[in-house]
Amino acid sequence: MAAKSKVKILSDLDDIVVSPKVPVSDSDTLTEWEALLDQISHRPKRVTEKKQERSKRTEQQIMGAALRVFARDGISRVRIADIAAEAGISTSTLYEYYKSKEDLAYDVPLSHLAEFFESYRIAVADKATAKERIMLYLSMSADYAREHAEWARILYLEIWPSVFVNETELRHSMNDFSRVIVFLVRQGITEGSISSKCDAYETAAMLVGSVNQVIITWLLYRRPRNLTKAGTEMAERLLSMLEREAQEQG
Amino acid sequence: MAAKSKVKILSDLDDIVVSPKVPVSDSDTLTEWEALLDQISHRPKRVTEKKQERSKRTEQQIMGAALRVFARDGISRVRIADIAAEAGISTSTLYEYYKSKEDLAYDVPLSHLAEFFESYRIAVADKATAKERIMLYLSMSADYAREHAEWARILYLEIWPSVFVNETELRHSMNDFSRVIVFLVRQGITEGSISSKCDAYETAAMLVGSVNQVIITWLLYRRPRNLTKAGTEMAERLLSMLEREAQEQG
DNA sequence: ATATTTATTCGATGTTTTGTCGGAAATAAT
DNA sequence: ATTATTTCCGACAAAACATCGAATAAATAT
Repeated sequence: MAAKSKVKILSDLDDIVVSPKVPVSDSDTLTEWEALLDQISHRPKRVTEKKQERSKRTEQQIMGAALRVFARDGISRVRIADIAAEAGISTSTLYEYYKSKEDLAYDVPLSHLAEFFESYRIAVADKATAKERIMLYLSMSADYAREHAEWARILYLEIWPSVFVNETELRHSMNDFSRVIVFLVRQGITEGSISSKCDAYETAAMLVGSVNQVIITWLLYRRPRNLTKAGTEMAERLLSMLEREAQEQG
Repeated sequence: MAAKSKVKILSDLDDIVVSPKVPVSDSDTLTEWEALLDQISHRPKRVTEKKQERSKRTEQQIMGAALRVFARDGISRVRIADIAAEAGISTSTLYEYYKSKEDLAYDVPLSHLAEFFESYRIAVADKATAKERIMLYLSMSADYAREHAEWARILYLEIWPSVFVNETELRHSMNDFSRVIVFLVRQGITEGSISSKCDAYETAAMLVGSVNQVIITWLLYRRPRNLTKAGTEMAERLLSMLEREAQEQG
């Protein structure tokens, strides 16, 4: 099994995908793969200094309202007052929680992203090969977008390709998304299911780009009808194409 | 040769990709392919009722300023006054040309998009096979993005996946981009270079998504270093993978 | 050439949205 | 019950968006 070597600093993944090298909890006994999963599902969350119970409620109300309103009207058209109204609080209260609309907009995707990584971590536990792991990752991405369409609209249609992500905390989480695929492509190369002739980043771009395109089309036009099926099919197709390519090229 | 049948209404392309069925100039003698190219490079432009020469200049100044400022700071952070200042005119003059920031933002991509389609139309004239045409299309996309990086930042990172594009004129042009690929994938299927087992839209999603991902990564991180090369390689790779797939499946 | 008409620009100003602040209301601690 | 702390909100200030009419420049008619 390829991924059982000891942990090392993931510096070679970090040239594009720069991320702070946080020390891992039980580092010495973890595989690289486990360390990566651990890292992505434990990004430090937004720390709120609020101390009362009702703040938690208010926070959730804001989050829910932001999710609905942003997804419905698009971030740029939404006014702070709209979200406050939807959340049933005053505008000034919202400012107690977020210092600007941009701040709020970038926090929305994070909420579910951590959840996605966590459920992937659990689901992938019994998968060993790169092929299986990639399949699961891509099909889960599509399925998660279908299940959380409002969130997905914000993430895929507004945030992901945004210029600003570069300047926010969110960037790390977005990069995590790609790092997983790059890692697994490398694993696939050592396992022989992916051609070593091609750059790992480019193969990763192909995988992520194709599935994202399917998700984006679904979000915009609800086509294909069944996103989960389409995402899975796309993933299967890509992986068998990659396998054929690897065989052909020895 | 597959594409030499007479023109018909492209209704089957239009379920996802809805577009007004404009009658084509010399319609009866055009192939479907030529008709499509004709259509995409003749989208009705923004009509300006301005009648003096200096308005042309002002218009260009606004366009240039918008391109630079939007690309540098991101649409949402830019104030109308910033663009007016960069263009060397007053804020109120800018409002004589565009009724809002959104209007202006959506007009920026259109300017170059028509140019891209036009240069593709010319370059593709002597290419007959789907494979050649797709190759050219994808590699030209990447190259055009490299050459017009400011424009590309706005288009790929801010406009393309936007929720609003659905509500603007721009939508037609964005859909044109995909229609070309879908058309060519269909041609590839009849020519046998693309598997008929798979849905044309999904194959198109793979092609467009992969190349876009490469472009987006370059725009955000300047990786890969050589975008033209990377785009071409990605296109070649995808097409040979598709060919292998088609052979395998008969 | 000059007057007249039309097109364009811009400063002044109104409107909307964003963001701040101090005190009221609610919660927790004594 | 009283006091201290946390949360919330109305009133206000600042910034950005948008409009309008007067002033300037260009085009046209005389």
